[in-house]
Amino acid sequence: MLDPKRLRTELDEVAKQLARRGFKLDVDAVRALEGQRKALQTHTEELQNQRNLRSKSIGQAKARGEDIAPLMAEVSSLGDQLKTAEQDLAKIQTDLETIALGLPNILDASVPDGADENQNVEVRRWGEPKQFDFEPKQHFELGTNQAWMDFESASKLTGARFVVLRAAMARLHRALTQFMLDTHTQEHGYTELYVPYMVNADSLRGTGQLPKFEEDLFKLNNEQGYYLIPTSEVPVTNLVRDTIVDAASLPLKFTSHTPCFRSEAGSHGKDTRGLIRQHQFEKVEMVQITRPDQSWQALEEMVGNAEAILQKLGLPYRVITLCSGDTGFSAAKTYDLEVWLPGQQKYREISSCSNTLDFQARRMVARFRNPETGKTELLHTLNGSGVAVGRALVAVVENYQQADGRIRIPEVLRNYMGGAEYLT
RNA sequence: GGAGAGCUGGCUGAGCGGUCGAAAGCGGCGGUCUUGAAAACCGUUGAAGGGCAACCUUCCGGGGGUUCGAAUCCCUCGCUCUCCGCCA
Repeated sequence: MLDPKRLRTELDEVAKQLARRGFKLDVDAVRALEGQRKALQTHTEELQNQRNLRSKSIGQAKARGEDIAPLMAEVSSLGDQLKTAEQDLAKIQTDLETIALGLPNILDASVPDGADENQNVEVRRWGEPKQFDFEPKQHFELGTNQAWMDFESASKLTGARFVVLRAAMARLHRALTQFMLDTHTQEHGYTELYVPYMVNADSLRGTGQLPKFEEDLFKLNNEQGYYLIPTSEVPVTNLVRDTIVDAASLPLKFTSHTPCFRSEAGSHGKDTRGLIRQHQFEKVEMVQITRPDQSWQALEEMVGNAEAILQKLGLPYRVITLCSGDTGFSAAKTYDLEVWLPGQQKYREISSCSNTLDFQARRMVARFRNPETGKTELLHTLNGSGVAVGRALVAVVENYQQADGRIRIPEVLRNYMGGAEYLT
């Protein structure tokens, strides 16, 4: 959520900033609503003041043993007026809040302008795409060996966009997860968390998935209306919702491995084959909760933490800055890591690291007490994939394939694979 | 699933339907003392919104109700704890 004060005082500037995303803010409508809100609020507060004063004087008169009947008569009509005013005010405030919750974050000045992913800007590359002396296959072709990746069975069990992994492939998937968690906890200073895979609507509102993106989520049909998490960013970041974090404990650095569930509404026909786009996938997530003056530094660090995973795995990748039109709702700036997939001859997204500044913190009311001022201030929150496990599996399989169809195991994973050199 | 108790400021914890935004303690901040620190003592210290300001409004788990007036009474939902039952 944007600072409501800023929305009032710098409405035109905010609208101009949001236009960078292609978001059109109806300035006149907001201004009109805001005018009504102000008038109604003043009016309501005046009535409340009257009620409070009179009720108080009734109390005092009664204490003195005086007759309170005339005072009671005087105050009788106030109640209805007040009720009407309060209801009108609540309505306006709800309308304004609905608008505010639908506004995306303001982009950082360093974010390049652009309409879509084609205008994203490459920052750097690491590693050279490996040259094969044969035609490299796509992962789902390689996965047919021993039914390692079994899409047919999954579609029988559930439907499209699911997979069953078998034997060495299932273990490689687990090995990748372990490797990532161990690296982040042992080398990057993150604390590992195990969290719920279902969350309530408040949590999703806190991180920005609700109210606007409900169609992307799986909602459970239970009494509470829980949702399956689309990313562990939601439960992990919401740990600080409605809390005042001890300044000395900052930055908080959490990593968590969870499944992620996405409806993929609106991506029909995209990546229909293989593991790239599934309704259920595993991800190792990094979340940092920082002081406001530390968040940009933390973003760079987090990208580095994700890069370290790919480097250790020997997977060529590039880092890109998402352009204004491609940056997600909550983010002020996002770096994506794109890993080289020889089977597709393309770089494909494998990690996304974002600084949301105080955008999520304001929704969550996540604060710390600034030791310098003694005042509570909003925190900054960041999240990044470190990295998507399913896509990492794809990348390893494609990059480590041999002419004879065997898959070599990257050195760093062998300890997790019983010392084997090849998938068998 | 059954029975009961509770949910109050950064934390712990008092609080008769009427100067209660809320005692007290802890913590924080400022000061005295000290070479410095600790201890002790004194003072100060909730959040949000509106207003140039004086000041006003709202907030005692969420929502609703009763009342001139609700932290306090009623309803409802959520959560925590205790006991019983069931169970991975």
